Amino acid sequence: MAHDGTELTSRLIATALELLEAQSAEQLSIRQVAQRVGVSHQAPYVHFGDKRRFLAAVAGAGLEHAVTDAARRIAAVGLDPGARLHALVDAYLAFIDGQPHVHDLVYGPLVVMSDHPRLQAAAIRYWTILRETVAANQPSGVDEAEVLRRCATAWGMVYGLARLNAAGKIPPTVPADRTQLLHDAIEVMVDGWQRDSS
Amino acid sequence: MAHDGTELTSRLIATALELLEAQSAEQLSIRQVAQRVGVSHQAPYVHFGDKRRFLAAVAGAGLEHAVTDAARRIAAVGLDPGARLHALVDAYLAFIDGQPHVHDLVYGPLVVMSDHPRLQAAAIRYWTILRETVAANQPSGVDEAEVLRRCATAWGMVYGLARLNAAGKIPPTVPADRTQLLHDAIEVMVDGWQRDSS
DNA sequence: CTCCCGACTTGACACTGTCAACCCAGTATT
DNA sequence: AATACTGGGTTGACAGTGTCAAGTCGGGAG
Repeated sequence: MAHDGTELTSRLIATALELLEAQSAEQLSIRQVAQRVGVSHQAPYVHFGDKRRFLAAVAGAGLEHAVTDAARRIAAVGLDPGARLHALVDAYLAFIDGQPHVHDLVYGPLVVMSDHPRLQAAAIRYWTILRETVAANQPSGVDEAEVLRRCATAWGMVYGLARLNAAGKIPPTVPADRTQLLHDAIEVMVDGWQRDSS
Repeated sequence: MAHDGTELTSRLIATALELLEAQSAEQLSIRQVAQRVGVSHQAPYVHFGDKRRFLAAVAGAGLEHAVTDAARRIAAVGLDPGARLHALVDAYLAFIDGQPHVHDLVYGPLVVMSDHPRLQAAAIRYWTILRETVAANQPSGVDEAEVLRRCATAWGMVYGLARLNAAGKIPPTVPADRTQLLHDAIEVMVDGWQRDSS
């Protein structure tokens, strides 16, 4: 067979991400992606050794795309800190309901952050962007520790609300567009930040 | 065999909940709980027909326990609306890290809220408690729709932060106890509610 | 007494993750 | 130049999974 320039590992990962557009992470099987790539069912094990590590690598690649998209959106929106924060929220929402299965994989129990260096690196990169964006929305006199706490709170809120919504676990009695809901909540949170610098 | 007073269905559910104390929801298998109960591997199918529906029933039973515990905690704390809200948060935190696998099952992708009437009923009961508790913390002049929106926001924040924390996905650089973090965030949110009644 | 029906069992099928052994093209070593 | 080794890949097997199909059996209805 001629050398085709694509390493098997990246082809496996890319194929898995493709499949995750139509299937959930739980029903994705190693054998399926191996067959899709046209290789034996044991080939992935040579490179990843384990299903968990394979999924972690896939999650890493998926999160890389998401973080790149987020950075692009933030850069595109200009320099206003509030607008950048809202752009970050939009990016997260686009991630969670553009590729829900990838998001499930990254933040689900199947995978731990330290399972793969690529995943860990992407997570750190995402967190860095979040920290910078949140920090730019703080009044003067807020120390680093408080900024980190506010990052966690804001992220938790966005993550939680978006996920509950995507999973259909918010009762339909709750009115209004959920995207709007989240942006409003972020707005309130930013107002709170401006007022209180403890 | 003598009639022992416990229907098979409830024994299966109870056994599944037992197993979920030590295993994650993904690795729980129908055959395993059937064997544990001492019955053939097909017996559960007679009553539940499907793995998804069985898991939904288990999730329903688990959520029932959680909602009962939450109601008990709220009642135990007295009548102060703020204290009741914090008690509800504590109950949710106790649920999520006392029985993380059950929580994963209830709010994970394996199960949809409408999969089983028992699950649906428990979810509605939980939501009702949340709505009442949040409503008691509103200033006058807040309409029902806004209360529901605030419920969703608060619940999303608690859910998201607790889940990210339990899954080990919050960077260890973030300081302070996470329980404290959440109660502080709730406090800020309640303050915002008092100030703004739009 | 017979028929039926619902709870339960037995047996099979395709599919999964994973272990073990094998194969084979290069490359380094002697 | 011949040999050994190694890394990427294959084939085959095994236990365990969800689920379908057929059978068993006890007790109530006609």
